Amino acid sequence: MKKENTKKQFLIEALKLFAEFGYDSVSISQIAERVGCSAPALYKHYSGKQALFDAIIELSELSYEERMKEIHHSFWNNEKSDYFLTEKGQIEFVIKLFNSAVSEEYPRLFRNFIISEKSKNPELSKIYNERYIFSQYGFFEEIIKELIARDILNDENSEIMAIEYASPVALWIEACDREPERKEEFFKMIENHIHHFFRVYRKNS
Amino acid sequence: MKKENTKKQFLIEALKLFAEFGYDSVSISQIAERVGCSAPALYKHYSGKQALFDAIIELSELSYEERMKEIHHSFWNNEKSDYFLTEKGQIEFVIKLFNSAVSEEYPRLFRNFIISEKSKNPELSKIYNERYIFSQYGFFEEIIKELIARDILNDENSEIMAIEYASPVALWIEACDREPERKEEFFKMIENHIHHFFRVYRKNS
DNA sequence: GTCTATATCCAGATAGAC
DNA sequence: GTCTATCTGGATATAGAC
Repeated sequence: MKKENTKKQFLIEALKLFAEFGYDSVSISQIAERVGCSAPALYKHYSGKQALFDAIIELSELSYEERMKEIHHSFWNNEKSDYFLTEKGQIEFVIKLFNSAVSEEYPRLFRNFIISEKSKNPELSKIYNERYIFSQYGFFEEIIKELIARDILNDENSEIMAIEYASPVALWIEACDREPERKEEFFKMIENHIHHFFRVYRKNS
Repeated sequence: MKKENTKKQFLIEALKLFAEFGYDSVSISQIAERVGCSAPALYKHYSGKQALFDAIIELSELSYEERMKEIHHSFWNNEKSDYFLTEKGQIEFVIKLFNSAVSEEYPRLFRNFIISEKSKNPELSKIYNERYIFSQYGFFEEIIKELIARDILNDENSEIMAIEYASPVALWIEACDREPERKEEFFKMIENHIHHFFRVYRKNS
């Protein structure tokens, strides 16, 4: 019982410390101290510090996929789906998405871990761009296509519209990771941005 | 003669290594090796590793201000200024700006240094957001105001227009720092983005 | 101003008692 | 499975010769 717990605790505390200070700046003793045991205990669960690093990457993959599924579901299979396809609903949905991205512990930790450890594993750079930029464009393009299909927005190039819609949000998530105390300011900016977007593209036939 | 040279070389090589691997991952011996002398030589020029870090931050401030002045000048006091205030000119100007940001050595190094050392100095987080996000909005808002004044673009909210105009570019600079091999792809995206922006906002009276 | 030699410290990792 | 004790390597930094 306790063995599995310790193994997971090592992973979690390592993730927290690596995300904040970076892999090389964190010692095994520091991690062990937070877990509440001694450094050599690590080696009963992982072959070394590097194995801890690899385990975090693997966990981040699972965590990301699960989160994306949830977000997709919460948008498309929700009693509020029709509401979400209005200006007001979009403002609410995107601000909720933004807030959970910057406020929930694990999404924030994985994002900071991946962005800060790119020199240890160049693959992480590609993962970051794919997850936090390009796949966001895909997600929002679907929404915009539906808004066009419903005659709510003008039938412009949905790919570019998605880029213009999602880019500020993606940028502000990174900015809010650096300055979390400005969160409310970013909420307001998102609201203005979406309001403006709908005003420019709204179908008035 | 040689003393000043060595001092500057230490700074430059430290910046390169810190930007790529992070402060804690780089040893003084590594820096000294690149400079072409032994580690203790550092202490004749700087009081220690931390002093090197501080000197880089100070230099980055000077470098940034000089660069911003040059960019401002190259836009507003240029024989091509009128041309830059057209769709085609904007595409050329912004792509040139993007290309120099991601391709020139020192802007890239300072950006990566500042973004990666935020845990060593929390002030760097604010500096990053101010320099690479918020001041960009200000710069492009001036351009958009001029485009509106010249009756080239519709008189919409210039602040939000600047946010929508500049955010993708700022985001793609970060993305291109992570995947420089995709540079040409980002050029094309910028072209499409600006073309679309002008089509949506162009005054057709 | 740069070197070699060295002091001091702390990291990751292993051995062996319990 | 966790501990204490320990090995080994490499880090920052200093001392003192040239």
